Amino acid sequence: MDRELVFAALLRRLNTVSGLEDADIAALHELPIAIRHWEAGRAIVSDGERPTDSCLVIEGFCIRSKVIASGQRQILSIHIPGEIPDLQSLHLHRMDHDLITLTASTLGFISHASLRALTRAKPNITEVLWRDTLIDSAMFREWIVNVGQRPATGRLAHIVLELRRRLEVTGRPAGDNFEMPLTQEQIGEALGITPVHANRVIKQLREERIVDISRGRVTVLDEAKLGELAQFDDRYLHQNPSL
Amino acid sequence: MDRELVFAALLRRLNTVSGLEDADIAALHELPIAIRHWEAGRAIVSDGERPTDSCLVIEGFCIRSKVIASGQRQILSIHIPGEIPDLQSLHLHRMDHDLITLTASTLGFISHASLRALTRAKPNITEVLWRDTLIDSAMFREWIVNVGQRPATGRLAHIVLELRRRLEVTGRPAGDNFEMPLTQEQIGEALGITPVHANRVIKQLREERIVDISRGRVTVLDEAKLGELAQFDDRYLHQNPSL
DNA sequence: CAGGGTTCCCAACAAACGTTAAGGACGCGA
DNA sequence: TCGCGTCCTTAACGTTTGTTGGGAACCCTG
Repeated sequence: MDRELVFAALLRRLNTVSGLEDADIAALHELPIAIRHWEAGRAIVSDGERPTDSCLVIEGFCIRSKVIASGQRQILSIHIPGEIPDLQSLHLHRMDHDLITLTASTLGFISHASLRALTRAKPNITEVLWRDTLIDSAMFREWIVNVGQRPATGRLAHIVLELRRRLEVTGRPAGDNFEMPLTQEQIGEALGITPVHANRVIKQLREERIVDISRGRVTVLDEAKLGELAQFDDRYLHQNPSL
Repeated sequence: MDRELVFAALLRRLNTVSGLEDADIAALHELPIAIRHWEAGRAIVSDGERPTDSCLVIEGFCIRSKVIASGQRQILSIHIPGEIPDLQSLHLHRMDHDLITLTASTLGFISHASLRALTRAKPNITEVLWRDTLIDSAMFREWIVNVGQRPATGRLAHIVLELRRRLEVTGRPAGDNFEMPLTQEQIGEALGITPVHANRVIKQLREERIVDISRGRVTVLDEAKLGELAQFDDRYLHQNPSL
């Protein structure tokens, strides 16, 4: 894995979050990043742990989730290359949820020590990273709305469109057909429904020729109907730093 | 309203978030805060706006919420004195949700300009404020779990216990009887259910003598059963900065 | 204290979603 | 290629939640 490619992915993401000066980019470039490979379905950090690093997703998909006492799991977010899903652990020392790979992944670990040193030295970088965690927060807000207010079909449509929108910005082609490597059980955990009902909803959207979700891929069949179902408005993603 | 009291409330909250040095406290003390009174049920900032200040809740209750195209509203969080509900607008310039008073409130407005100057000068304060927004994020995660995984009775129980736990830390007595000034319609909007169903659930918990919620107040009747219903674990609130 | 608005309360019925159970498709390794 | 495990699929039935519509209690103001 070429270190420059890793750096480019990080930079593209952070530049999406906000503008950076040359000196800041140079400083980011000096960050030590330990690259490691992870199998699918393995915990990167678990609830209750005190991680010493935050991790950049270089390749693959990850999710964050919480398990409640009764054993049920809620998926909180889906993460794609270029994102730093557990940046929050820099200042929230004990994990309150799990971070897990969905597919085999390449991860870049950045120590909290080096991140802290960098943010102490470079206020611009602090603001960019802070802003990144605030966007994370905005996505959680929308996820609450999704689970709380939309019917199951709308929830699924919304998650599909959010993922596509975010994939687009990373420079990956995400047209009518793209990767969403969740099993139906995991889709249920993301939407707050049972796997049986997830299957019903997927089946319905397939039969109505709105969207086809199978074998970890999404095929959009009817853009207009999908948009209507999802009521998707990407403002909450704050993808344009200048506004 | 005594300026020192306002400052004390802010400090208690931030000290709960993390430790501060004397120089930092002195710098915070210099922050200009414009105190204003707000009626109940009025927007402080609305979705789409670009606020120039963040606001400290001094007295009263506020909520954050989002309205979707179909007109339904989802309440995202409840805020109590000492908190800064829209700190995120410091770096997320356009609001993606509403901030509204629940009761008549006293608010302290702090300009983004002065906050930015302060965070540029004092890395400790930056970290404390950043951490505050990260706790906000952690609470959203738990809210997702609440709405996504728990049955309606459990959701209500959880919100009640969360609010009580947070009130306790502000130094307010919040024993078996405390204020929760939400109408049943608003409780429904917080839990992702209809007002009719909210009424059913409240009635059920009252009849089972677990908790009585009426006229904006909560009376805990059976601590043990309430705790079992809510499965409340306050770790996600990150109330102890040292861990 | 009269009136009007808001909030609360409830019943009957409809729709969405959960539970249980079971069979089939698919992919992977022996 | 067979066997095994995971994932998908479906049906029947039960429970939770939504909808509609209405009436009672409460509160504020005139």
